[in-house]
Amino acid sequence: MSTSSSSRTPAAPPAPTVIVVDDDEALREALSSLFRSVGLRVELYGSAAELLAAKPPAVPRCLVLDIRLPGVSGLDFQSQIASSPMNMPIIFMTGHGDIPMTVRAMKAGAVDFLTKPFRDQDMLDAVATALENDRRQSEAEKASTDIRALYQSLTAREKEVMSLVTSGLMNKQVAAQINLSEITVKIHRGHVMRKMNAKSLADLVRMAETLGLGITKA
Amino acid sequence: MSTSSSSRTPAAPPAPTVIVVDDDEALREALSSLFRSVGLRVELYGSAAELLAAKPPAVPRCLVLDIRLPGVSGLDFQSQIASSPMNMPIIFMTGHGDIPMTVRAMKAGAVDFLTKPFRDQDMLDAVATALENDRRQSEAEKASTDIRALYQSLTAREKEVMSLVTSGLMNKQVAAQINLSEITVKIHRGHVMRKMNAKSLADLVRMAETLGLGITKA
DNA sequence: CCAAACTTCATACTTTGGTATATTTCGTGG
DNA sequence: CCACGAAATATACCAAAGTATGAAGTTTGG
Repeated sequence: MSTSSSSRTPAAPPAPTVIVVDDDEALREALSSLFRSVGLRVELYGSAAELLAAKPPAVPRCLVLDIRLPGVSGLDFQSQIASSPMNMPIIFMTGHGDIPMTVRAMKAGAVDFLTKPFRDQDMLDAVATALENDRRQSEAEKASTDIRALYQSLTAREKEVMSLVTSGLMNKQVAAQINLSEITVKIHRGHVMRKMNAKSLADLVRMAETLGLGITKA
Repeated sequence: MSTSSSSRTPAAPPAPTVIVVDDDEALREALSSLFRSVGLRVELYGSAAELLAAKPPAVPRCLVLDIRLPGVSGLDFQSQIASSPMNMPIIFMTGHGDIPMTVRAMKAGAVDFLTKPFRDQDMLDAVATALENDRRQSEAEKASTDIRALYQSLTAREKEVMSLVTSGLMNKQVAAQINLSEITVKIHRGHVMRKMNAKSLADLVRMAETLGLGITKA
């Protein structure tokens, strides 16, 4: 067993994980050995279905899979996973792939596309890049999600005022725009600042940017 | 004031251009015909050197080239062009390419990688995507460049004040931070607003974002 | 060396921004 | 029915931002 002596600390070490999906057990074991040799956690699956049944590991993580899988095609699996909470960077391996396949995979965001046999170092480099991408992506996503949650706690009026205020209008201009008195705008504005947990207008403007506010023209 | 009104058209027609580089004249002509048939401008070159000697056309434009070129490799040419003012989206064609080559090209940002023979529609789709990318990219770049120019017109003090103000500090806090009186900060701040042509603080904050201010390490 | 630009600060004043305290209206859900 | 939150508004007041005028020391390029 030899599980680590980690306790339930709030700031747990990230533990980067590589998920390998391949129907060739020998290759799975070889990759597992390779990844573990550089200190990475590894999960092995023989098919896409097995992976989907499991629960996704914590970030950072990435997927290493063969284009040719039992059941689903690797490319179909890629688009399938991209629009799921399992979404993570993918590195493809192939024994007999072709160029159109490669192009499609790369266009869909694959980190790399390695032809067997590949050099260990190439795989490790690809995995390092993938894990770093996943870390960044997940970080940005979390920040965005948090802000979006705060934003949803605003009332319709407050959202409206936030949009106009962060677009650079003065309180009196906002008031004129939506036919309110200036004092009412001030109150809504105050509520927005508190609810959004913004410490300054600059803060609020940045949040509005993240939310994509102001670009709501139709 | 001798010229009439027709000569001063601020919104000139974009005229999308496709630049084809291939040593096979027959293919060049075929592509030229294809692109012109859908209303695109076309420039033809037999080698990378010829293209580099010419002056880049106005946006939107894109490059269609064979991986195997006389002289330079298509991939080398790609990285060469990426770090030049000629930078534009690239679509590769290949008669006998391999997967590692494809991966390298796509990683370096190629829009597509077509194997000969390809369908006309595939090429046209790729070109349409490339032109749209170029338009967006060039638009974003121009906005960024303009703001950067304004920013460079600021004095050292003004840049400093802008950074602190857009990070959300009040004038008095900025003053304390850099050991000035509040009134002096107000003056610098006013100069910043005028020089940056910002109509509001929200405006200035967005410019600071574009400039990457606030992430000033070391 | 001198003019021009940069930097600093003060005083005085106006405009915005922000908060607090009330009051009124309206609609929803217990 | 009533409590409660949302919305709107007013009055009053204080804090912060912005502008104008004046002035003096420092840098810098021609």
